[in-house]
Amino acid sequence: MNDFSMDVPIARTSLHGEVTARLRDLIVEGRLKPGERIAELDVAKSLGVSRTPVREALKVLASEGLVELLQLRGAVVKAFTPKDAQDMLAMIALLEEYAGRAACKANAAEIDAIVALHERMRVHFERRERPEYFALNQQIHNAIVEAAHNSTLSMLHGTVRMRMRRIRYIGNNSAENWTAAMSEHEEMIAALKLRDGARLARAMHLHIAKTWPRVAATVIGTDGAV
Amino acid sequence: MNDFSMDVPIARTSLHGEVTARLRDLIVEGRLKPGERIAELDVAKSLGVSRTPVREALKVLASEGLVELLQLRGAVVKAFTPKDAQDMLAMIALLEEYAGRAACKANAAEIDAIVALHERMRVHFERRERPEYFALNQQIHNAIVEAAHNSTLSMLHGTVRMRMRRIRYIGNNSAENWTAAMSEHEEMIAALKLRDGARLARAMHLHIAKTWPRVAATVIGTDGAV
DNA sequence: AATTATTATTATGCATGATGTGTAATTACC
DNA sequence: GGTAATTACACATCATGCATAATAATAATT
Repeated sequence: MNDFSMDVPIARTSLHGEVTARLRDLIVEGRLKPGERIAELDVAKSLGVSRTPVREALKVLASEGLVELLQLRGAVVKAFTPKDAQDMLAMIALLEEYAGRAACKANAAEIDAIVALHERMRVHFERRERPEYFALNQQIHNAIVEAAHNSTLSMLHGTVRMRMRRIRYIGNNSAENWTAAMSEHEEMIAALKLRDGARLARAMHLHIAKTWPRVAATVIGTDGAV
Repeated sequence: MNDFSMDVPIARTSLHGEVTARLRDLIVEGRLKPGERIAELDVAKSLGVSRTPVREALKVLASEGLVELLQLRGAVVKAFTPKDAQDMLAMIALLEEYAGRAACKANAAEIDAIVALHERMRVHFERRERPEYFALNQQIHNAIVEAAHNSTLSMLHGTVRMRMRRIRYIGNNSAENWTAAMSEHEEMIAALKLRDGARLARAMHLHIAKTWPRVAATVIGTDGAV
């Protein structure tokens, strides 16, 4: 049989899926601010589509916890309190801790791939290339979660991470503790190389735990909303 | 055509919310079987609404992981493999373990409420009243999670528990190990009363871990799908 | 007879129209 | 002039219509 795919899947685009992705990005990247109202007609006009796919997208985003649906009054970008952010971090720590322990049982190829990502990240760290560093950072955390081979874990982790992404970005962005974050990663990878699940779990937990002070110092507004 | 009505007419605020809840119940309670196709028009006619709110409901259920949306071919109830079920249980164990540890720091009133639920459950256990026992069982697990006061934890737990509910029901239903499950609960409550977080966490982990054999013995079909 | 081609039917996806509710704006009244 | 009431507007919600893709059913060809 022939291979027609040529590595590029056909872009099976559905409008509601596209609209969902666009809105999600706008929220996650902070261009739509917490508390801001999302009028479906505005979105529809701005994207050149009808209200139907926009409505569907907003329902999905609501069930993802990114927006809040008010009865007959549309949608607003969900605002998080500092406590919410802490709670989310606690969950990420819990999930990644588990993932770390499980990832140490993955096969060599997968672990090598994670180590390779780490090496690339270190290069960007040394060159002080923040966006590239950040992208690889995300990839490493995700790769460790994926190496646990538990689709439910991946899903839960993805959900929480989505909500935290803007906060995490700012946290990782603040240069003061960049070095600390990098050395925490070194410890993680060292543990992974040794397949020391307990040590990796501990390292990941610590790494996440240190995120909150990094975040808190920079982003908390006057009203406490993030 | 399938009958989605469940004998109760629809009458409440926000049609899409109601439709979502109805379909969710049908799936969770197993009246819509894994792999079964959900045609929007059938649902709409059966519920006496238009296709619009049904479409929105299906999008939400898809993002909750209860149905799968196929490109231009509608929605099907998601089928889980035994591995999926095990993975979900591992996550429930992880989350409840954390919840147990945290719940031991809750105030006396909350802990007393959980203990009270347990006492009521024991009565139903002794009378061999399975539905009442099961309902209280669910309430206890949820109450412990709520006592952790972490809304993200509650959300994650709710998501996984939703998907597992049918499986759990069968697992708890099988009478052989009912006694064992009950005594596991006794251990949990003993730990909670003593505010021994580590012991409660251990007990909850063990309790969930023992669920899988209970489930596996009863529900796995020939094709391995749950 | 079996497989492919073609047609017909069904259902999904999106747009638009109708309706009612929430909100703002204007006016009336104290 | 300030507050309450009424009106007007905007917007969310749901229904419906139309176009197109998928599936089936039927015909045609090897």
